[in-house]
Amino acid sequence: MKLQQLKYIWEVSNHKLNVSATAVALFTSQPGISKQIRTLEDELGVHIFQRSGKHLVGVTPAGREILAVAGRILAQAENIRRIADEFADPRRGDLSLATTHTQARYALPPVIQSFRSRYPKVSLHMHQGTPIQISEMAARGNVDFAIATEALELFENLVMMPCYRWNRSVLVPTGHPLAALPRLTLEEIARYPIVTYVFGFTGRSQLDRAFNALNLSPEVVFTATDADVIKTYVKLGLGVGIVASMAYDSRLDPELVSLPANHLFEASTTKIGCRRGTVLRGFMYEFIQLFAPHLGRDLVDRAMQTGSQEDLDRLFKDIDLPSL
Amino acid sequence: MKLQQLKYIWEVSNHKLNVSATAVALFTSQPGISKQIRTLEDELGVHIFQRSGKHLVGVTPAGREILAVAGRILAQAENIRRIADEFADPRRGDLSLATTHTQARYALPPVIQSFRSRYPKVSLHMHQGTPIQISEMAARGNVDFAIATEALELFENLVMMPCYRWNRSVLVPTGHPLAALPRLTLEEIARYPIVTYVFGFTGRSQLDRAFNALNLSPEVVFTATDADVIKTYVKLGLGVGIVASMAYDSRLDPELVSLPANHLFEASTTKIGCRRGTVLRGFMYEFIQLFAPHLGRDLVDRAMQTGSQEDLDRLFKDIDLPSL
DNA sequence: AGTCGTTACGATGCCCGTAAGGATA
DNA sequence: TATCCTTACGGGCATCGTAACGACT
Repeated sequence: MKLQQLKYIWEVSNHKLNVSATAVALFTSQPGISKQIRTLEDELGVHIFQRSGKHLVGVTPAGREILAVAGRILAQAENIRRIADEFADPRRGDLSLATTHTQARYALPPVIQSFRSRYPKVSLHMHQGTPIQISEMAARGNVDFAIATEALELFENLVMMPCYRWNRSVLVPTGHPLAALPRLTLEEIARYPIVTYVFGFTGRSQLDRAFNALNLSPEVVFTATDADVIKTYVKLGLGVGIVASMAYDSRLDPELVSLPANHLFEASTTKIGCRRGTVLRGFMYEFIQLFAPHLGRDLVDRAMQTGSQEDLDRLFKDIDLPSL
Repeated sequence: MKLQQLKYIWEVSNHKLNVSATAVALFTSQPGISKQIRTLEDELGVHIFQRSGKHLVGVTPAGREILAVAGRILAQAENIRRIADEFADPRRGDLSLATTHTQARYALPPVIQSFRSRYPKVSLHMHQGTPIQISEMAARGNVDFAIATEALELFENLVMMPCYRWNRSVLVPTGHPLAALPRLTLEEIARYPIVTYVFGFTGRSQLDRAFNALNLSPEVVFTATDADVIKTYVKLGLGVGIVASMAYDSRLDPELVSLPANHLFEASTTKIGCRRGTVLRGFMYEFIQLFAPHLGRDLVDRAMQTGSQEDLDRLFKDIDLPSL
């Protein structure tokens, strides 16, 4: 048994059982992977993959258990590299994170800036995607951190820590009737066409829930994955925008009026998540704390050592979060 | 990084940093190990071992952390082999256990016998040693199980599960004055020379505690690690024997009288322990349950998943144990 | 017909074991 | 002086990549 063989079966299982595609991703030849997998299966005396003729079509029961352990082994091999890197030079390394447009555009810039000034020799790699993709990348270990508001709870081996709470603002062109109201209500908003996030993004589900609770079904005429696009179409008069409050900047959007809507929607919580069982570099702890000051190193360590979602909830129950 | 390199650093650190001795133990050459360790250190960019000239004299801080992770990786590699073996043939395999003479001679024979009849194709390997040695072997993964009454709690990564409670009997030659007493007391016993276990064996500490509580200091004239030897010298008239009750058999020891001493000493608990994080074969679960019927598979699984001694204590708090 | 995994084969490179060298206790 | 790790070197073996083959969709 060799680490490379474990890596091969792990990667193949994460590439939809397509050995050729895996070979491309790993910059090696397809027969090489095929051979190693077969050698491993011979050594262990069990098949890991189900074959239909010459195609891999599934994972055997034994393979499922073996792959689970192999994943842990590979993660810990990565941990060894990190430990070594940390001792070799604590100020140098890589930090990769996956996040949504909202975070990347509005919440992260100051964090990144001060992180870079403190760790100029750490390379930063930011990936964008849907909350599902983001969580998946973190759960698989493709990135160190996932930062998002939704979908992080879907992966069991993701330790997610609450960072800050935020709410929404209603954006309208200057002179819009809604801006003249003494007090904004959901009923009033629902009378206008809505422009907001695509489902699954940036707390969209909580938004829908608020309207549904009052039996309102506003006409959502346009959805996008990011606030910049949404604002553009609000400016065009397509409808009333509902976006995360941090996406509005009076200097950048002079032709829009922001109406706070904290009283209309339940607040959302943005979380940072990383894979359970990973060793974090020193600068990773600092990055977390720059983003969420209440997440100090010892609290993060305790969170990483929890075994389940329930333990996590218990740990963070009494922590009060900053609000943006 | 290769599994073999991790194995080498792990084994060297477990052989008092003596590469030559490690090479002998692993049936390979000493320069081979040296080379691989150096290659790994080069790849990681940190030293794992401290060198004084050409001698390994210690482990670096980085090495300590790396070795801890390496140990976990190797244990999980072993888990993969076990999973494969289990699927290949659940009825074939190896079961190794380390235990004391007392267990091997008196508690285990019926268990082994019925286990063998159920799993004739499983090879059994029994090691004997002091409780400390036993625990160490299990903690290092040299054996699957440790069975003993003492010292199992000293190793943090050992999951120990209580199996049964037992107490002591006083053995005297027929016609001894103690046998004539209506009720045995510690004071009476203390008037005679004592023959019992060496310290650290088979609940010896609890025995001493009982005498000390009454400010008695009996003269212990002979100690041995096993009851067979103790009984032999009691028969020679060296003194009064105090042994675990299960060590007396009226058919085998007709020239001795057994006086129950349950009311004089606190009961001891024999435990079975295995390394935290190991996958157990199906027949291993059955072995445990043959030895301790209350330890069913799901209870054992829950015990294996505990993270600390306290969790374990909580888990077994309400279980009532059989008494021998 | 195209995609995909297996087999065959030659070359590179790695690992192992023996032998010699140098440092330490 | 004896033990122990490192370096050097040669043989053997595994791995890798190219190319051809066979199977499934």
